[in-house]
Amino acid sequence: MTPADITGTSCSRALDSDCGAGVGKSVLLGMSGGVDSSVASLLLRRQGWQVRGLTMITHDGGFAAAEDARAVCDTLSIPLLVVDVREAFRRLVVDDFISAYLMGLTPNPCIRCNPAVKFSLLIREADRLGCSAIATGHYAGIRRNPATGRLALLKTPSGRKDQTYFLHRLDQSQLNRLTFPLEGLQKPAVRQIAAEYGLSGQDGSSLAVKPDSQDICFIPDGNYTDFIRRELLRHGPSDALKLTEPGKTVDINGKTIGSHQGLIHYTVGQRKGFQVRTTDRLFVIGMELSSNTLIVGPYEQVLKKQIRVGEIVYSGAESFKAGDRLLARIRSSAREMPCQVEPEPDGDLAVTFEQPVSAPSPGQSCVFYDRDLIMAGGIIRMS
RNA sequence: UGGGGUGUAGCCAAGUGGUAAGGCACGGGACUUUGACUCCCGCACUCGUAGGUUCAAAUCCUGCCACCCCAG
Repeated sequence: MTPADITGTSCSRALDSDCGAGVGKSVLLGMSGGVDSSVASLLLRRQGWQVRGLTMITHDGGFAAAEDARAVCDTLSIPLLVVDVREAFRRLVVDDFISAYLMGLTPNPCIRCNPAVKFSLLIREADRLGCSAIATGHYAGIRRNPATGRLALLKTPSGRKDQTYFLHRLDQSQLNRLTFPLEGLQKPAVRQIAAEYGLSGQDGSSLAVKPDSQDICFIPDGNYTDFIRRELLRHGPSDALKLTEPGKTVDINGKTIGSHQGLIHYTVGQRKGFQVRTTDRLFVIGMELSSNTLIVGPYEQVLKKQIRVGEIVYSGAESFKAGDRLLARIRSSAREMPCQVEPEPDGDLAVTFEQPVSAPSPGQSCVFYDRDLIMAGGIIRMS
């Protein structure tokens, strides 16, 4: 679809015509106030859907974005529902985020939020409002895996913006109601649509040039370590505070070669932020919580051929059997790498990569693809 | 005030006569709905200091200063 399809003289007719996938049906669209979900609302209407918007307030700083969503909905005459989910978000996402760091993990709060808060709220409200479908402005698609009949997220072709990694924990019932209007589009095209349609935020500024969201939404200044420390102090003294305080940095042989600022500042594979007496470029290869020690080493020591992945959510696959060959992505921006999986008795997966991968970080997600479909995904365990 | 050692960027540090490596930190940018990684660009007209030797000195010589160690 080109922008011309929804703008110009044919636009108004197309927007409210009764042809398209959504004719006679209503959809509840998650709207963040950003350009993606705003353009998604346009596209849904063009498909004939009766669109309702839902904006969720996840944290104290979330009200401004809601105003932008309101502005868009006013422009397009879309009814908008704003729901305050701060309590649930704190319980299901923020608390998990903090406790993960206190276990030496590197959590990905967006991945926890999607199934537990964002999409479960969309489903709940869609049911309440009588909407048959839900939608968001993510860059992703959904397909049924012919081999199993199960629904799976469809990855965007490589080189484009693909957000399936963040959505991999959605379950079948969530995928079953979901549609992604932005599937197949690229970001520049979406911005162009916003520009041509003149979408603007609450203050009148163009959504077409609104920056992408980034960083952790509930930590606007980006300083997550300060955030964790503040939260810990709020609950009074505790042993956990030790992890926010400086300690020693050692090499793989246990020899002390410097110091660090507090273990919550680090993640496996990180190369900066610790003070060490050396001329080499060193990376975090692990940490020891009990002694507040950071372990670092040269790049080779950060390469791993085997990892263990837990908390598996199966999508396109119903299960795996030993020796299944897949492609796995161990971070949002990484390429998928060929691997073999072997289910463990406890439900975890032992994963062996064909080639060593760089710095799999415990707490981050490992998502398994078969070609372009997500088969399953889970959380990387401590090695 | 006898002996030995060391002084190179905010920190660590290579360099022993030929025109200041590298790592951390720092600043700017790209990438990015997590944390990271990665990639660009910048960062000592100068090597404690004052002289000397040399076509050429961080490198050799001398004085001075500072710090460290060992002795009394």
